[in-house]
Amino acid sequence: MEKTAQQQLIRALSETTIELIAVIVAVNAGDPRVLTISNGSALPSGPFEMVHRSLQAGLRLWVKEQTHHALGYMEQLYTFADRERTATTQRHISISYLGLTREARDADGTDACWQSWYRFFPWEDRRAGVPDVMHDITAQLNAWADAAATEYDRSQRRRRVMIAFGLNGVSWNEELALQRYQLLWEAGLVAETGIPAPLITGVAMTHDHRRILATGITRLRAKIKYRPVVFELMPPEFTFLDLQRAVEALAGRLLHKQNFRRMIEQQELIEETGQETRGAGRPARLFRFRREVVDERAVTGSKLPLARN
Amino acid sequence: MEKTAQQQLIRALSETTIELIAVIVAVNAGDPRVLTISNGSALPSGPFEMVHRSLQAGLRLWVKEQTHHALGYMEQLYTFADRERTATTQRHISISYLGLTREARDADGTDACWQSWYRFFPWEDRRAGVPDVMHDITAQLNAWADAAATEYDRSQRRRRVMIAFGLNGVSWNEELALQRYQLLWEAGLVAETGIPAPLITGVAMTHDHRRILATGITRLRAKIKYRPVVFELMPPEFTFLDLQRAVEALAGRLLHKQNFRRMIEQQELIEETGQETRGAGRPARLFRFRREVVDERAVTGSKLPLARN
DNA sequence: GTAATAGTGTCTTTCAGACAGTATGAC
DNA sequence: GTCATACTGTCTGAAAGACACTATTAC
Repeated sequence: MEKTAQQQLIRALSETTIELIAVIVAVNAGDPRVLTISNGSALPSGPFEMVHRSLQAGLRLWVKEQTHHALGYMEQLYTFADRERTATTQRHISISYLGLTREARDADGTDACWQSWYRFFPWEDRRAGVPDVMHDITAQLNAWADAAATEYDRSQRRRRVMIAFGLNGVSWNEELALQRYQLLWEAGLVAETGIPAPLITGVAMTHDHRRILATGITRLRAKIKYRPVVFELMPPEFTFLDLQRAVEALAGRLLHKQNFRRMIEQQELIEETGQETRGAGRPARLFRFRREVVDERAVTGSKLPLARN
Repeated sequence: MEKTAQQQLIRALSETTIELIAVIVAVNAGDPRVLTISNGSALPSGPFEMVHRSLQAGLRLWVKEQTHHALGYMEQLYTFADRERTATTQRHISISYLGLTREARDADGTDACWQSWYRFFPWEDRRAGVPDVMHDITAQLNAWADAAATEYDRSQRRRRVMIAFGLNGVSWNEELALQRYQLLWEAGLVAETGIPAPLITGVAMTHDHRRILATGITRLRAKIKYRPVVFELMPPEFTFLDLQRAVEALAGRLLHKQNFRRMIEQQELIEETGQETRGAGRPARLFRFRREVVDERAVTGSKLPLARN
């Protein structure tokens, strides 16, 4: 009798659990990489517990335990609460964070490993031109749009597809990564662990981890444009081209060399070390990040037309 | 015996509670306003419960119950977890949202009311020039900076104050509202309910509600620059000047009239209704928001220098 | 020399910022 | 007419975008 009451109590009180999830990004050899566990099928994560001093501290502990990897820069991504995420009436709240580091060798004694993020989102890499997957994707998305019930819905779907994937003269916008994933999900075109799909579009992950990764990609692609966060991913010394390759890796697009240089130079964020690289071709000068300059004077984006006052 | 075990269980399992907090903004008569309860000392909030379909849905219910006010646009702001927020070992997780609406008359039968947000942050309104509070604030902040232990700390503090408050030739950046509040908090210059401070800088709120409001202000001030969210705050028909006044209210700064017009026009987000206002002076044309144009083709901010491919 | 990669000079177009002007109503 | 507010035309200078060219190494 008392036993059942206790069990009911447990159920009533433990229905909501809080989980911390990490999207840890590095750039290595021109590839943006994400730290995964379980053979590349999940992001590092774990419950938020009373021992944790804060959300960030808790996450750092979990990542360290699961991947033997210490973290630098972190920022909060998003908080998800989805009843549908589990089959029972249990509810999960997931608080996700985006972390930036430099890639260390895969940690021993764990199942952690770095994966190119384009493994999960092959359509997001346009550095070598429009990837082949896009043929299948557009065909299937068009079919999905045409299958809507009303004419209004059909045109709405076509419109969304057009904008998200840059079709019919709309230009590609790398920041729409999350929207693209969302669209493919709605159209039933992405398989996740336990959920099949007719078209194989990228490698699956557990639960909504791939969605969270897409959220991280979108955030990072937006952020590199107005805050000097790329440097968190660079070694202490690097050439101009190294830096460009890193940004290109994240954005999934090629950049204009001279204009990229000019952009970086006028921000005065880097300084020469005096050293040079050596190898095939002309040696390149090495630079280092001037971390001391990063006061919070954001390179505030498109501005309002202020009056002189 | 069983009783104690049960109590322990309750305590063990209920240590973490989840709270939803809303920053609801409207603009009225040139003032940005925030929806408050308890005589302007708190933001609408309530626990996240199993009946709630989602975080957003739960928040909408709480706001409706506490303020009799239905909401339109909403987005997630931030998730806070702070052990220090309560005196016990209990832990609160607060998930905050930013909502935009038009102001309705204060709801009857509740203690809800709209407050100008500059009531809580008087230093954030620069439309009529630099407000008087700034004299006291800079004096006190300088004193705080000088009181640091080491010369390094002193210079760091001075630097932060300079940038956040736009002193010594640094220009004012309205998006740093949260940083400014944070700085004043660190310096012990903002009083909150139960926490006194030597300098009265704006009206206090319970817990960290004022901090959450500052987060909302910062988010909104950044967002109006690259997404057409102002229109959520406008009546169905409005003049160009109405629109400008609304943006000015949010930004806390005056804008350049002609350039503002040009900016809005080239975005093609509004259309004439054919109607005009009447009153003193030349009648102004009325416009309406073309909601159908708001596909997610963000006016993406400062761009990367893309290659032609 | 050639191949390969690093780095510079400068032209053009676009657009933000600022100027000063004209238009249309109430009285 | 005056006063008050709404609206327009256009100059200027600073960047964004694009062009082609020169420099320094390994072999």
